[in-house]
Amino acid sequence: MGFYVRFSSSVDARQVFGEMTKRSLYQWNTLLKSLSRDKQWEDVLCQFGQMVRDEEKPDNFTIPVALKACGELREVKFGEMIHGFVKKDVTFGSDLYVGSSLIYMYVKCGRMAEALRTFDELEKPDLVTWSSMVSGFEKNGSPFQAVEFFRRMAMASDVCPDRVSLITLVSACTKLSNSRLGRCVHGFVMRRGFSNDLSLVNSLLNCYAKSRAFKEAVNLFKMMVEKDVISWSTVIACYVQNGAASEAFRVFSEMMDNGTEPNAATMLSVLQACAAAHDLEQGRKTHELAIRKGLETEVKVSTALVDMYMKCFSPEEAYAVFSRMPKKDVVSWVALISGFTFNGMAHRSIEEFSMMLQEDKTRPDAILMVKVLGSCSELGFLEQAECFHSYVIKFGFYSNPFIGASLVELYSRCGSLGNASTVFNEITSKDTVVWTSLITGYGIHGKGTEALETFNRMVTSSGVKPNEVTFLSILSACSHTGLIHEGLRIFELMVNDYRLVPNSEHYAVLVDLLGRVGELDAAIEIIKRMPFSPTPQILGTLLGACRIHQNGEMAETVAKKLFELESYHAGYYMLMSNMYGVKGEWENVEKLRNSVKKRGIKKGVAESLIEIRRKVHRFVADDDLHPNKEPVYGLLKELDLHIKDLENSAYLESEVDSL
DNA sequence: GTTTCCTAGA
Repeated sequence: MGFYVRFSSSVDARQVFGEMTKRSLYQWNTLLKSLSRDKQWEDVLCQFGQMVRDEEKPDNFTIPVALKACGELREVKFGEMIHGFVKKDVTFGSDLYVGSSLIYMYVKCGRMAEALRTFDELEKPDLVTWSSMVSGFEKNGSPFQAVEFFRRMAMASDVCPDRVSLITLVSACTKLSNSRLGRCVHGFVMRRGFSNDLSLVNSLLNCYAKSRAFKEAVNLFKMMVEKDVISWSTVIACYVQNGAASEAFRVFSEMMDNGTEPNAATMLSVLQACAAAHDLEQGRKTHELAIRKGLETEVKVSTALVDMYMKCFSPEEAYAVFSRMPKKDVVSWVALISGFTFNGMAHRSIEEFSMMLQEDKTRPDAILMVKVLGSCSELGFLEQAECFHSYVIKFGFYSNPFIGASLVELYSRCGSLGNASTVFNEITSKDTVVWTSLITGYGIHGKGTEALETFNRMVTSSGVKPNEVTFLSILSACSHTGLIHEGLRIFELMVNDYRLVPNSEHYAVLVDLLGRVGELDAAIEIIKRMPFSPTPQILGTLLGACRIHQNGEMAETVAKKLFELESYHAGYYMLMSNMYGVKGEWENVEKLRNSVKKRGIKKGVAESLIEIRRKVHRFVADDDLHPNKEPVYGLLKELDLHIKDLENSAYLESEVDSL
């Protein structure tokens, strides 16, 4: 029977085939090809199964299609069966299409050992099979081996790198965050005349963008004659990651003017820019655009929307988007749960997590667990912490170093340093983060000696190097315990021995350290010698020190500078106001208070949480909640003037249900 | 008639 139909879609194909009684091998292959083109992977495997049951023997056109489906569905068992079938028939042995499809299937299923064995069994690998291996290493978290494999391939005399293998190589350079290597490949690309290949240039652009070669990325983008939506999106993401949200917006509008249609990835980057800038208005506009372009319902876009609204301090809008989502994945839940905690609503995070387990049946992954442990840590709810701890063990997350560090932090925040150090001791491979968590734990509980002891153990006998965060923790532990000399010694150690560059936070702690013991002049000397101008945080710390040591003159100078820099932080106004209050300068207090009111500055809500009989009770301290209350400064004469105490002067209790 | 590649939540 002469039979030939060009199918417009797989639906037509199945209709036609449904009516036929006996199919030829060619017809089977046409059907499978058509289904695979429409990414109907389940159907591909179903029909493949049917084909085998009909005793039609798959050939070297059928096998790659079926293997591709196995890879996409991560059906390694099915894939292995096909591999067994292939092995039995010698005619497949030398077929490179079959070979590369087998490698692809193992790669997709994360089985690099099997992929490598399959590759080694090939008589004469070609460019595609070599590239599949390079790609496999790159995709499965071994970018170094990917580069190594590429090198082996380039040395084999019979294959010559093409555009696809170069794109894969550049991806590996990106994962290694190695722009120098990227630059070498870039040179090779130019010499080989590939410089007009858009995908290849895009991958180079992305490599520069992701490996801290900001200038190179921007230059390359400017030089590009042809740009597509990927080029634009990559460069927008690059600006966002380098903290230049406004530039990102600028490039985005340029892209729109240019007539390039944004896609889901573009929206992700723009929404990230809105989130980074906490720009709710821009975020809402972008949301509207996403709806107009029909991109709102894509899981990643709606997840980015949830994240954006959360970071723009609008948890209600975030939740509205979340509840409308037709499909949710773990990442969406991460955005929701971490978002609530970000907005000071950690109890909602825990509620949503339990909701997820009960109703959504989404399996948590390690990242989500880190977030949940973080939420619990905000609540300081020990009972709940112990529950999550057993959950972590039960679901096999215990070996993850991020989880280990989070548990250590969680127990210390709950005040259970014993449990924290037990967890710490049980972690087999302790990395910098894990060590730092324990040091931080001791630090926040004022156990400076233990923090120091742990720090010393880390630097002398662990083989793990402290990083900037570790130093920040140990410095602040010293500061809180008044270990001045030790703190200064550690600061020197950081700069001289470890060659780490202190940032503004390190300097703030150093200023705090000196300020606490009244070494105000030394603190000012440090500030003067810093390689950058003082941040509001540093000045705020100095102002706090001035208040403790009642140095009004210096306080006024500092405060003036501070208010120029950051006029929206109520805390500093309170500090200054308290200083005036102490000296009875009520006129100045009044003046300051009025300027606060005029600028619409609101003091943040202070909260305390305590655990009583397995329930967490929430205390919100906020005098703004009582409009008829007398002005706070009226009370100052009688009250002790600690700002902390002031913030805790009015309580409003609300109960947080334990889970 | 088939196989490998460029943007994306710690």
